[in-house]
Amino acid sequence: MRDDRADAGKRTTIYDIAKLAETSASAVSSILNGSWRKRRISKRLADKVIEIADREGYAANAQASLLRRARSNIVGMIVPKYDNRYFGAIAEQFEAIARARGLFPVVTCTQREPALEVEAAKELISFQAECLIATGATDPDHLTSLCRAAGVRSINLDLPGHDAPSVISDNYSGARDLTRLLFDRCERDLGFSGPLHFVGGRLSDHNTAQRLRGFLDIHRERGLVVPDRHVLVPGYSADKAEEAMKSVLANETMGLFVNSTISLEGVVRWFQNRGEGRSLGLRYGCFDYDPFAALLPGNVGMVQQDIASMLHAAFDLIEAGDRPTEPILVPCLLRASL
Amino acid sequence: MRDDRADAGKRTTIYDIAKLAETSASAVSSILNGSWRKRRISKRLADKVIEIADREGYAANAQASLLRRARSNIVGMIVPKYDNRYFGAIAEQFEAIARARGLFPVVTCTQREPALEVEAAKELISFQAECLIATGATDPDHLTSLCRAAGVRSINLDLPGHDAPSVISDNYSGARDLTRLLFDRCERDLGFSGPLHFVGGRLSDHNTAQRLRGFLDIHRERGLVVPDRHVLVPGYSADKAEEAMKSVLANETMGLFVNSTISLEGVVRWFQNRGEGRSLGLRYGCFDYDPFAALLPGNVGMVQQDIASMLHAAFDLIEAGDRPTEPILVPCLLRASL
DNA sequence: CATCTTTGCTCAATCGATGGAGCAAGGTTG
DNA sequence: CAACCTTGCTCCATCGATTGAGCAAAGATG
Repeated sequence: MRDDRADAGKRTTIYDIAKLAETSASAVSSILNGSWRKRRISKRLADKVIEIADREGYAANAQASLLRRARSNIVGMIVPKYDNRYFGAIAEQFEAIARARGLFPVVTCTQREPALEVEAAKELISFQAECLIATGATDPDHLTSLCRAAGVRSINLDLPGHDAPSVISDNYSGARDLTRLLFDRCERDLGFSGPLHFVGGRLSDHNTAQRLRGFLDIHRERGLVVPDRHVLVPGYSADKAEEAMKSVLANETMGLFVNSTISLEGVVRWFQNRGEGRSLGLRYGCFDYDPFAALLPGNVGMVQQDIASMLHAAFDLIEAGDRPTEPILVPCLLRASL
Repeated sequence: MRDDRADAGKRTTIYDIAKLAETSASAVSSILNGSWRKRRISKRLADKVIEIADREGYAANAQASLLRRARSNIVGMIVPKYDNRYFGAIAEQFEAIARARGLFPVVTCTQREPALEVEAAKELISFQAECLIATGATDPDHLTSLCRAAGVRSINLDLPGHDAPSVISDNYSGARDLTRLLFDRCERDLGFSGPLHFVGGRLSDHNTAQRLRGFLDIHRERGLVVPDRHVLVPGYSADKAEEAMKSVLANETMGLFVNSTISLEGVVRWFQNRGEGRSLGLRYGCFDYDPFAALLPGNVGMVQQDIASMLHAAFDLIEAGDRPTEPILVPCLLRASL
């Protein structure tokens, strides 16, 4: 007879179980959601109902339950991509932390498309998310305003917004550290100490701007001027980075500050195609971590963002309520190669 | 006054909008869900209601809507990890394809923990998912039986189950291709043609078994016997692979068939720590693709699974209805290095 | 002008779970 | 044994959107 249900496409409800257990739907409901002690239901009835529910493969209808309840415990997250170690790790840890805090995580990926971002945010609001964490959004303030209109809390992760609390990496300090390391290794390995190159990202992007500022400040401290042609910021994509690198002199000895592993894919393709042997006249570092990229020849080190700390800070903000705060800065870890 | 709502934590409903537009809730509902033409609502009223809904930042309550509707259009996916290019790409493309087919994707990540897998499956069933696609699950048949009890369709991706339709990579052929390439490159670059090593995965895992079978068959075709100590299958994790490699002779010339990029991380750590200079007395290939790993020295090639085809096959299965079928085999692409 | 059709809307039941209010039976107290 | 408490339930309104049924007014038809 369970087959009949399946055929009819109907799922077992508390009413079905109530009938089978010869009791009321409200007793079943309270037994199955754990509130039966408060409601003075006997253990005998509880055991019976649980046994029947198990046997029937009962699964509560979350829609009905959430409709009635005050809180949904749903927290939404918007990420641009998954197929990248950084965002993959963010999504994964977001889910783990949310579950550990008794919340229900829903992550969605928006391909850096503004229209998809907006659509995804609306969907999450429709699903009664209590909070939306956005990372890598193209227009965070738009998402914030959508959330605000619906009374949904919102938080920006690793990108600063004006209207919602933000948690961001300390891009400036991380960039200074990486730039210093690059100078060090170019000197040590190549005897080179001229101005470095900066590749990837776009200037309108806050993170890129801060990283470039750190990069330039270290040059200034060393009395070096960075020529304009050393700053290549055509966007993040691998293809654009590869294309941009073609403007660089073919066999120049140099040091590259690569802004994100996505751009690094393009850069690595470019120098592999230069057909150099093992004698790489080139050192590079990258703001972003990938375990395989870290082992590539010529890589002097990578800046790893502290994802766990950023997420915990974000969840703390959720719990604290959202009085507007200054962006929270989280330090990065520089992982230098040998 | 919208602030009052927000303060009260109440979201705008069709009843609020009906009051503002001086019409009924059912008119508002049909206007906002697009069925107003069928219900002969005038364009004048529709425009007015849409304008008000926009102004009030209305977002339909998906819970209420789904509770009433017959179909949810939700498709769920369970992946073990996101922080890995393979599963990241699966999750990302799953979302894209689902949206393109007018479905609502919900992905969740279960850390290869059986208990979390079961919990996640129950949650997705509660959310009225119409279908669940599981990949990398530790116990796919258990998930299938949960789904069956709830009348939810289920499909196994890249792992074969007994009770639900499966779509899997052609692991055997892919493994044969990769083994052949390894022999070729070991001969060409190292003058080595002895039996290769197989590293990573576990024998109880279907994919590992198929890949090992392909690996062994190519050896057999060449009249080579693979010593037992050449088959290292301690699980997938990087740490276990690294540990297992320590049993291998320190400076042996060899060729490694690495089963997944996760294991490859351990293998690469191992041989980097051997402190070899550029003169790598070692060639390896990997069943799984990662763009940075593909560029590491010593890597002769990677087998890339055809994620898009696998997902399309899975969605076609969903639409076809789930008469039990033979597992669908999807060929892999061998990406050889130079 | 009586009848029928079309237009444009409203009413009310419904989806499944929840929880406050209330009720009957049995036990306790003075 | 009357008044009260405790135990163990049930009843029913409710959450917000959907949709079949139905109704009034305007227009068309003979």
